[in-house]
Amino acid sequence: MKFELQHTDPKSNARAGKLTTDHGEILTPIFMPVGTVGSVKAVHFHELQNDIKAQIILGNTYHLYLRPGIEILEQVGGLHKFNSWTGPILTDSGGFQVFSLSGQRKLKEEGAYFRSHIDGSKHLFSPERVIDIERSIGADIMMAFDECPPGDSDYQYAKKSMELTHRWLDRCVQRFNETEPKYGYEQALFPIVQGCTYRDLRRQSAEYIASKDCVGNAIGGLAVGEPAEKMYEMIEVVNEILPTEKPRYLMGVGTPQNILEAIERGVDMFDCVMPTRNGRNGMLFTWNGTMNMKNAKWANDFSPLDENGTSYVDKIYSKAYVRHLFHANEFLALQIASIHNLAFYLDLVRVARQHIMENDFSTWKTNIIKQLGQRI
RNA sequence: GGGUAGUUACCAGAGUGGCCAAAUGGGGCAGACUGUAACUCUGCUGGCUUACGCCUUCGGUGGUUCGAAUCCAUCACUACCCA
Repeated sequence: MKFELQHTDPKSNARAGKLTTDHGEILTPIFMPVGTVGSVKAVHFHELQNDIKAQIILGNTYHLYLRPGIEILEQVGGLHKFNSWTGPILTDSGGFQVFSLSGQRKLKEEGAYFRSHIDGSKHLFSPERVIDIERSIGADIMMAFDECPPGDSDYQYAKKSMELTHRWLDRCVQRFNETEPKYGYEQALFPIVQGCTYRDLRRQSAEYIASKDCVGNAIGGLAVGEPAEKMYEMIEVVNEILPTEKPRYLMGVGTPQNILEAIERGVDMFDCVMPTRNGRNGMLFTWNGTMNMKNAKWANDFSPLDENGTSYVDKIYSKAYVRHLFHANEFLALQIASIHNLAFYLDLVRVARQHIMENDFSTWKTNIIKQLGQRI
């Protein structure tokens, strides 16, 4: 796997690049749709490839391990074979589940003891185990196992947590180096910067992560309750240290505005459930702001869903019809909203890349970000 | 014509003397959602009010009572059964 930095904006840290994997190229900055259990919810791969033009999708180690289970994935020859997605796949390690399922897990030095949210059964996620599972899933990019502490964690806890993440990283790297890909194509390991909202911890973590000399690096533990300004500040601190010649992945972020701000600060890769989850809950993202499709005001608005949208659903369906589908609780509503939102997110980073190449990213961003924050 | 059951908020439907502006669903109106335990969750849904509170409601009218959605009388309407 290799990353080629193609262009850097002269007035900011925004960059355009190309990440090459055995399953295809990824032009950065990029947004990666989330497919937790091996499926981008409510979206067919046909649409994901042809209409949304996704270049890489996510899977989740914790969820895939519980169901369908590693045995099935190994039998079939990995997640690509199982779900038929032919492009690159990145797997999150389950570190986020350490955070989101905090009521059902216990952290120890050896790893995280989980209770399955499906049947309550007990499982240990150690760094070694997670790497093994990610090998079995066959992700092109495997994330290191980390702890994602809440955004309001105090300094003591943040420090302890970061140090645990670092020790876990050592074990992930060791296991990664001792094992081989199972399906004949290359897999990369990305370590994750932690440190909460504390500048010195973030610096320390970024230095530690950079010292591992992995193919790419990730920034975790952001957009978990802290103010957006803090998040931007932490990105700046971290990106001063993470090597410029390697891709930087900001995990779990975020709103269109968040993404543009992060691109400006030198981030290359993003993922977030927002376009799919919020879409299923009736929220549509557009260049002019967000729309709640359940609102009464769309009842007799027969204009196209999004005049500026790039996906076919934007042109053939009206706002009134999509509102109707949401009210009627039709599956099609979830599909249309998910396709639209993902297409918008991909369009957002595509246009951002274009402006980076044209050297006017910051000017463009400043203008566009106000529009994006509106509510239609 | 006779009998029986019923009439409660937008709908369905509890409530059968004070704890009732009235349970619970549904519908409606809004909000939330950031490495997905999420087609989920939260709030509001008689009027005025930020709130306290006040006012007007339980088919109509009249009564009993300190007090009525709840008891009585009567009228209207609905459903089913018998002729």
